[in-house]
Amino acid sequence: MAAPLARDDGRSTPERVLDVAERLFAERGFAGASLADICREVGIAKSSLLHHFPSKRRIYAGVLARIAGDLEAMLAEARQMEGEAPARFRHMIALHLNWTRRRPDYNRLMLRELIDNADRASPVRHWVLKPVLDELAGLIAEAQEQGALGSVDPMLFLFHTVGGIAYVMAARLTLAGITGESDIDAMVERYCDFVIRSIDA
Amino acid sequence: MAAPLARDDGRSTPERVLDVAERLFAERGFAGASLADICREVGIAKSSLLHHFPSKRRIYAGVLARIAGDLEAMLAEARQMEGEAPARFRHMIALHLNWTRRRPDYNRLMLRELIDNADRASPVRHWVLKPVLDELAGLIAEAQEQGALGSVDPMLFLFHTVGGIAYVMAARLTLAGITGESDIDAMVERYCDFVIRSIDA
DNA sequence: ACTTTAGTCTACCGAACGGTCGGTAGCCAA
DNA sequence: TTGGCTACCGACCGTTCGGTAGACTAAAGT
Repeated sequence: MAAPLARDDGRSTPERVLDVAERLFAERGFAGASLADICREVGIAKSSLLHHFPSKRRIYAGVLARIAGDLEAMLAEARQMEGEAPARFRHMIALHLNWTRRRPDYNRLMLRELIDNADRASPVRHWVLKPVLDELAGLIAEAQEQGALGSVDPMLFLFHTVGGIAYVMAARLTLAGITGESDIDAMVERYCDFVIRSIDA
Repeated sequence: MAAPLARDDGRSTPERVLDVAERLFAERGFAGASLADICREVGIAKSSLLHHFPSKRRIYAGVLARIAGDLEAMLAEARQMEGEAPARFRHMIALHLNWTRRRPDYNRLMLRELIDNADRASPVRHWVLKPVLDELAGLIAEAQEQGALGSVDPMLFLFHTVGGIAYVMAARLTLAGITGESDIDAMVERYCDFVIRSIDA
């Protein structure tokens, strides 16, 4: 059992740890998810867990790093776009919408990160997300010069839009419960259309 | 020491407990804030704390109840409005903006509540907030009949707007750090103007 | 055949967790 | 003055927390 340490399902133990940790951290937050919980679900002993990751914080960091990688991949895809600023921004938001749809745990985790680090400067937010945010804000500023998107600070507009998306996606089950909607996917689809359309205007 | 049990600062011990607990729960979440933390800041023994509140969950419930009361007061004020639906909705959002500005901890706590209860039905959200949400959604539907606010499900529009506000307000320090803005209040002011204006259109 | 190495285990650690217990000081009405 | 009540306390409870020590297993390298 040397390098890739394959398991029954083909995923290595560290990968399976990150899978479980990601879900539990998203559901309960950092303090609310314990190492014992993670071990139980992965099916290994606590010392085995700490053989792969030296501490709980490092597990959490591993989860965030994986999300950052995923985000980076999405951004790389987005960079290949062409066209005017408004259309490119709209495309970026569409990609982001699909990202949060595909990865609801990522969305929840990022929302938690924001709240937990609301007052101290978060390193992860700062160094991983900042280039993405600056790029998007630049796109907004460009679109605003062409008379679109109103006249707020681009970063405020960006946070308001992305925040609305994160909130709705996180609350989609609650939302469905309130409105009595049974087809959640259809509801989300309608919401995505609305967001894209509202950027058009 | 019979009824109101006044202390040096004029606030009763249970009130001071709720003050501290509110801040700590907002900052660190339910699992992240311990009874010992609360005791230390209030300046009483743990057994004294549990004399006033039978359990940690009850302290949390007390905090939520106080927020619900505050929200209810805001709503009562809002009900006295007159005029057309769009203007009344705009006024409601303006009140909400000021509420989150005045009570940043409330905003953070409600955001946490949303994430923590994203998959199970939250009693508090359901029974305290639902009438408010329905009322606001009704206002949006009325405004939409007059051709305003686009054509999404009112509840989706509401969540998107309120979510954007919650997100920006929670992230306002991070935002200021990213943009290099030093006058946070001015930035928030500009943001509020933008939100109100975007409802006008 | 022998050593190394990665992965896993059981057993254990001190600290912190939420919560209970028995008791005390001060007040107020009977 | 005494009995009941409220606010408060230190000591303590069992459990869980994140983390460590050391032994065992099996495969890979030589």
